[in-house]
Amino acid sequence: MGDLSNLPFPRQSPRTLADDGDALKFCTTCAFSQACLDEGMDKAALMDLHVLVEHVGPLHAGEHIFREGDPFEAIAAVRAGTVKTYLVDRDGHEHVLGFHLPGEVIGLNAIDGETYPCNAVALDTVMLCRFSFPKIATLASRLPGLQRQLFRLLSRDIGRAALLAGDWSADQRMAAFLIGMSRRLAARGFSPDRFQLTMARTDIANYLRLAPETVSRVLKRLQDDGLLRIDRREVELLERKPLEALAAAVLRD
Amino acid sequence: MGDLSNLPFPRQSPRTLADDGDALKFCTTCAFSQACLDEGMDKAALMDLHVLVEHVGPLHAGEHIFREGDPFEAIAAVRAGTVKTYLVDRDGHEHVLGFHLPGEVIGLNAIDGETYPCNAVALDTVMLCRFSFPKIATLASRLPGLQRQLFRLLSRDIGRAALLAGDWSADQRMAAFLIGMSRRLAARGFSPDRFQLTMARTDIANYLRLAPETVSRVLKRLQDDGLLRIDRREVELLERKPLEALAAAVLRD
DNA sequence: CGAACACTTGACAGCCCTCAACGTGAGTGG
DNA sequence: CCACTCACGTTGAGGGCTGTCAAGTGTTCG
Repeated sequence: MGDLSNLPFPRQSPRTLADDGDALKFCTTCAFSQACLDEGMDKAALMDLHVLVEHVGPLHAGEHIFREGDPFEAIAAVRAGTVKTYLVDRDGHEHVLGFHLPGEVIGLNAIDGETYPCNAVALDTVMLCRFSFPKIATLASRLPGLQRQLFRLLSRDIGRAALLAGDWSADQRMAAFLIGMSRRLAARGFSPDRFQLTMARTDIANYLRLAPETVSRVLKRLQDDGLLRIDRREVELLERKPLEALAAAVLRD
Repeated sequence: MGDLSNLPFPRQSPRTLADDGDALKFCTTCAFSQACLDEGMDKAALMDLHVLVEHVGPLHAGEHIFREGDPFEAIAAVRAGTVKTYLVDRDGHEHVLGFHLPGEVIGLNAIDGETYPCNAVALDTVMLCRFSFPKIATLASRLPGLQRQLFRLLSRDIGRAALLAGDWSADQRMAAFLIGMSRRLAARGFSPDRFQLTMARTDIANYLRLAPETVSRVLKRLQDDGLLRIDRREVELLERKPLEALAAAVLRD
């Protein structure tokens, strides 16, 4: 199985794509440019960010973006595909920290430390925008909008990590996972009611702190109750209301 | 019961202490100055930070520093005492996000948003150093060391929130809590083996996602096994090794 | 076509929560 | 100084949710 552990985030590699040369169309799905535009960042500022980014990919399912202990040099925005971040404890059990969709940023939890504190792996075909952290931090000193955006991204992840930390039931956690995915996909222009899961049941289980068998049982129960339809990894949400109600306590809305 | 919900973080109040006028002795227990010195921040830079800080307190046990929904304006470093941050869900159950000791910073999870996403309350007599966030962010643009420190503090909290999110046993969680407190207190010059808990059993339970009865039972079992001695809120760690072993899986060391 | 893997389904047990009652210490007012 | 009150903490009994173990089914890929 090929991985990039010897070349995590290669500075230059055959996979680093050429710049597309259009600052205005620059990574419209990227977490940075969208927010920077919102912040009123001007065209020149976007150009500064533009010359900083390195497009990496495509990476294929199973390839690692970085591994725990790799020296930290860069954060990255997912441009396409899904990235799973996870830890393996001494007993060999995997703990999934999160699934990262296009527009979301990985590596933020590595800023405090010399090395990445977790692994990141592609679940399907992944494209990334890589930002050298020292460089983007320096740029952030000149661009208040960029600095503010970085602060917000970091702050958001603190809250996100706390959400699933509560002691919710298996049904609540599963509903929160599905509704959360649905909303994030919808925000990126995909159908909120019908989508493909890119991760295995075991990954969902390790993310929700459940046994894989429990994931199967909960999904079957939700299907038998007519709330959703699931076939392999294809999900259709049939009754949003009760699912939202289950998820509401977890997602706090 | 007096609280500051109408005046969360008062800009000027009778409780705001006068500046002590000594930049070199400025808040030696504070998370900022220590790290800033480490970063090689010079005396002039420290002075800039110095004029920005507002000393707030003392606050007494039960008084709130901010409440969920209060407009976000400032972060704060704990200078003395213990602060509990928590949420209350729709069923009235309290979820404790963390206990914050001197030198630790609260309010970082509010940066992404217009309001504080949680409550913060003093567990004993608390002194704070308050920093207007817009002002410290502006200053961070001029002081790379300060910007770096803010990034690190935010990043650290992401990792911290993920630690207790795992599906650990009650014993492991309790050991991790006690060892964690011990280490943090030791880093501040207190005894690592004998200390006072400033929070109620219920608070510990809501932090560890356990029932208060379970907290009692686990503590009693650990005491019966001779690993520690606990009398009311005074703890003495008798056998560190097995406690560290229990906590190791959670704390990842 | 066969093997490996992902997923499902069932039986059972264990951990921890819930409910209830009791004990204890601090603060208060007489 | 004492009785009272109340919040906090402890202890016990019982049950439910979910993990563990096991076996079976389906799918993908070499």
